Amino acid sequence: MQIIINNSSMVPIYEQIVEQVKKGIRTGQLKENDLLPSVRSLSKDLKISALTVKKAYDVLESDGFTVTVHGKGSYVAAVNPALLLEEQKKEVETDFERAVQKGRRYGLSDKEIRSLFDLILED
Amino acid sequence: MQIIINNSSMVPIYEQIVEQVKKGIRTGQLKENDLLPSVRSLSKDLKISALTVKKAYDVLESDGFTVTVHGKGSYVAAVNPALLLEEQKKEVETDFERAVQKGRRYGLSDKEIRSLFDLILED
Amino acid sequence: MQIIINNSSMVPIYEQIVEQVKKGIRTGQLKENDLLPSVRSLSKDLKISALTVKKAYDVLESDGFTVTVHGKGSYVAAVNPALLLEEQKKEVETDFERAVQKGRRYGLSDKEIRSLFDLILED
Amino acid sequence: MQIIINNSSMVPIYEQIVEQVKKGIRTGQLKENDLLPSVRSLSKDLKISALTVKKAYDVLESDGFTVTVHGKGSYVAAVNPALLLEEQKKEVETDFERAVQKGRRYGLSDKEIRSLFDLILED
DNA sequence: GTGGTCTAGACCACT
DNA sequence: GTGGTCTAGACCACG
Repeated sequence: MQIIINNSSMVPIYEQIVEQVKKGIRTGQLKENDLLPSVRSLSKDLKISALTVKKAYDVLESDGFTVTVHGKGSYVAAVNPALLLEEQKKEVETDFERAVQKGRRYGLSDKEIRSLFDLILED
Repeated sequence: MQIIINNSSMVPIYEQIVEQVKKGIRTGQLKENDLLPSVRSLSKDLKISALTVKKAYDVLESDGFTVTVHGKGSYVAAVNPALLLEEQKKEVETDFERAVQKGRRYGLSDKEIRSLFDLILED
Repeated sequence: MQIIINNSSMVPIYEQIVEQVKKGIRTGQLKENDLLPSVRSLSKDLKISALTVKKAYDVLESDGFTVTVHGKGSYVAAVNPALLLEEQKKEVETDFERAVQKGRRYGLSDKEIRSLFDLILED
Repeated sequence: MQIIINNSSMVPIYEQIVEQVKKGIRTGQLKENDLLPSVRSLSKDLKISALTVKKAYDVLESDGFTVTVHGKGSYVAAVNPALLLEEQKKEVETDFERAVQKGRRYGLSDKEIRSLFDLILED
């Protein structure tokens, strides 16, 4: 599994890692009990600090996507598909919420906002 | 023109000010050569730091919406409201596009995506 | 509120901070909306790295005990007493679990383990 | 004497080995001058690293439970099993004491504390 | 080899 | 001033 970092992105590096690992799990590229690259090796590959990778792995673990074993590494956890789907939906919802709020702050009516959305969805 | 700040919003305060001034310009509440409230008075009204207001005014000026005259204040610059509206709509559209694409990457159907959007808009 | 660090303890410094802030919240020393010391000032007081304090504050926030506002600081969140009680009970339970497991590993019968516990509780 | 390792336990593997050997000595399964399995053979049996077994044997020796003879192996040292039992009970007792004290600091009644303990023991 | 913690300092965004 | 992220390197515990 290949992880690609965009240093000039506004998205923190550790979050980019988190997102890509999650995506790998979702898409089946990463399967239960797969071993993630070690903190050190990934940090070396990506030419970033080991702490940054560590933080990403910490987030993944606290989100329940991996299980870390001291002295061994981080393993992909048993994925709960329902949980995963809910998380995905919530993510998209949050993005919509922000866009809608921005539209409202710009003084657009709900009707106008909906028509913008329709335009996009029908593309 | 009344500016309202939401402290618990995820949107930075200075951006909330910028957006509301832009909205005022677009809706005609603020007209060319109108004088914005002084940094000091606005910061006092909103009970926020003067530096925060200053930052908002700096952004407005660098975006070409105002002209600041040293010792006098910030004046609304000449703008085309229709053009501004299109620009802002385009911005919201782009946000929707990103959200929709993310949803599709997650394997959600257009129907599901629309229902997520509906959920948000009806909030 | 005074925080005391034991550098030679096996307990990580950041966890010591977390535990003491939680305790402060439980005991009422820290109340809703109280502002915690800034990351920098506390790190200076305790003569430890700012990152260590930051990590403690991150844990507190992800556990729902504080709300952090960028550029302002970390505030004590509205405490859910039921949640807090459950957390406390779970903590004690975990300690019991470890002790019971150790006793079993030592070959003690449940009866013997219970008698050890009774001895302590009746003290 | 059979040693069983639980890989998913929170207790380090080397400590599990130490505890089980101690238990064997206390219960009489292992007697003075008995030869422990070699580091290599035990690591092979348990499918763990030889370094891990080595560490366990080091701990046992430094705790005075075994004597290692270079080129020969680790032998069980002279110990008083009754004394050992008391020592181990005292250890578990201390753990209980800490847990009970923590529960009381949290404002739990003795009845509540006992019910938490019962919950665990009956698991 | 692995992860877990910590340091001392940097740069950025927000107030 | 505040928090948010990141670095480069250290030491420890576990395997």
